Amino acid sequence: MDKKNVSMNDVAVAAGVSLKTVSRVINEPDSVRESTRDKVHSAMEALGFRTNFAARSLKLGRYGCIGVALFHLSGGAVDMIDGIADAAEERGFALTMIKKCGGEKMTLADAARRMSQLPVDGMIFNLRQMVDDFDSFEAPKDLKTVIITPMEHPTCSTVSDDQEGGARMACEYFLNRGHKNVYFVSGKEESLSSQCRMKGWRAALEARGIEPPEPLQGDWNADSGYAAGLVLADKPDCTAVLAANDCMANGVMMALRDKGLSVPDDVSVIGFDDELYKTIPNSILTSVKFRHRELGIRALNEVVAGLESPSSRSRTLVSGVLVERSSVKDLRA
Amino acid sequence: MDKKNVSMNDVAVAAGVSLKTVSRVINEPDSVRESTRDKVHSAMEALGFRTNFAARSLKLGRYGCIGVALFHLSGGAVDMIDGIADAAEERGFALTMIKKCGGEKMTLADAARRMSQLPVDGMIFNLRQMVDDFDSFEAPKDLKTVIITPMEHPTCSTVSDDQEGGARMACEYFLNRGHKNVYFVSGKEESLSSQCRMKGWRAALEARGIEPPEPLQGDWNADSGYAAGLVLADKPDCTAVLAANDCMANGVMMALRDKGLSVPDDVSVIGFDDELYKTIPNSILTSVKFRHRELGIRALNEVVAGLESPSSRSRTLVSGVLVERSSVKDLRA
DNA sequence: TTGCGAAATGATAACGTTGTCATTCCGTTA
DNA sequence: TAACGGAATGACAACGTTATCATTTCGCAA
Repeated sequence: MDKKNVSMNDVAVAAGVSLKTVSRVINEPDSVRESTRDKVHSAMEALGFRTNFAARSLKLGRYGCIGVALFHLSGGAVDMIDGIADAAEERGFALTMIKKCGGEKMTLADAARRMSQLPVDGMIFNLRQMVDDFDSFEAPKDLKTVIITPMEHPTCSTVSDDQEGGARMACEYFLNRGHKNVYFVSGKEESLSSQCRMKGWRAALEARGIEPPEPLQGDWNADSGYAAGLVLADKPDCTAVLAANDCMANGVMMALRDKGLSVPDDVSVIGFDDELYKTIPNSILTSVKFRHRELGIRALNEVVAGLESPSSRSRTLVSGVLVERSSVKDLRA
Repeated sequence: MDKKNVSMNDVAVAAGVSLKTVSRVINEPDSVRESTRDKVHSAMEALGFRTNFAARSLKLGRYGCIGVALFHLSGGAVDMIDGIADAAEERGFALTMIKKCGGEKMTLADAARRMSQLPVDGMIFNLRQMVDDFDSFEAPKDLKTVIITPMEHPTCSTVSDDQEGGARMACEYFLNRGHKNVYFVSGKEESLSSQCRMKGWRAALEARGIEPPEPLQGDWNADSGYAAGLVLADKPDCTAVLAANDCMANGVMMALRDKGLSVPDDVSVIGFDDELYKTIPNSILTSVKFRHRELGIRALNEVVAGLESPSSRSRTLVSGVLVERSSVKDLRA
């Protein structure tokens, strides 16, 4: 009985006006007389009319949607998505998401191809690991593309946390307080975050002419931090440890304690992400916090800003913040 | 110089074939001769043709997209989104996401209205708090709608973790091991998860004729658990504590220890979400884990299954799993 | 060669909007 | 009353696909 789709034409007929008038009621209501507007509104109501997205965007030549390719979903991703979604909402865009996941090797080109068949005016790639075609990738010329990644890209705009800067900041915090060296516990090897944090740590030490000690390999979880802590506890010159995340930092601290060492009196520790307080009461861990939400907002704004000039290119770094607690001892005191 | 959009017509002209043949090359390649196919493919390549989503879906009458309204983004959300995204990918759908967030009161009706103007064949509402129009809401008749919520809905399909069952399971685990009572530490008051977990705890006790003690109010974070733990440590009859999440459970355990009590020898503890092991080395906490990823998969499958019959209605509960560690003592031994 | 049937291709009409331009309406002024 | 002008409305084409149905092409048997 019900016609499947109610079109503007159906509404027009029901209201006794022309197709174009219905269109006007929707898009420029002020240009139509109030009495007419009411007729049309009641007709729409009665028929259950909803504007057809496909027809509208076909005519308009744009969708009002920004594509987001997730690739890999990790911890901070919720906040980032939250930021992207909020910023999109604010600017009147919806998000079109794909994941392009799976065991097979994934490439930017594949993601771009898939994306460009979907309703998107621009796109954001959330890239947290390396991909084969990173450097050779070229985005569609008419589709603004922003990549969330710590690496620089030859042609696309990129947005990233300043992971390297955050690590440097943490190291300098140690060094400025009289520590002569800083040990490092890394995250999973393939993670770009971990790599960047390590790079920043190295750079900060070398800038002061300090030879960086061999980093300890972790896997983000507390147990790997604990293992690293047991090793570090035996190194007499170890007064400062930078762990690539809070969970491992906590593992390190527990190991040190189990070995009879005190934090911060014997060894100082800094982590990343500032999330330990959620899990540990009265947490003392000083930590470098990245503003993932802000990151998402910036990425989305960058896309929207570039919609008109997709070939423009920029690089945005969102700085981290050092959240001070009491896990670092000032040796100069 | 470049024409903004390359259409199938342009390709057809370039390849010296008809429009329809180009269409066939894309949609039913076997029905066109190989030599023709090659001509068309080269023309597409040369011109940089990409099929126009709007035109395609206008003609087909469907989008190949499932809408996801996030409302509120919380912890387990990443895994759920991950599940939704993977299941969508597998079935050839993309996701259209909006957040419908913000300080203002949000309603299902608003979300549905916004959604139905977007490219969606069906939709998923991720509802973790109560909304005013929950019971009165009616989904568009032609758009399959699935709500992720622990509450039953009069007309829409719903999918949920079995939070109540999980809590009951944990309680019975205590009771079956000789505990005479179970104390409860809740999460934030407005959270439906917390409410359901509390309900399950109550039900399990009452089923055995035990009067549930006054629940302790927490806020999901460790500090609130710690505060609750200090209170519980003074109750001589408290041998078992169920905390609404792992972070608070950890807070409880730390407080008990600080008060000279041992877990599990003096007091047994169970948490929710099984995530403490990430942060605490050698974690002993037994915990009820919900399969958020599975939840997302089910929700998506439910939508897709109902695309043809949007008015069908079902209720899916995804059971939790009790991950046993050593934080519960068997009093019968 | 011719004729035939199947395979390959093409002409044309939709799908439901918005933009362009023409037309009608209505109140105001001469 | 007639003429005017701006506001309100309408007719029609276009956006880029896919579906229907007609037409052409081709290989093969007669």
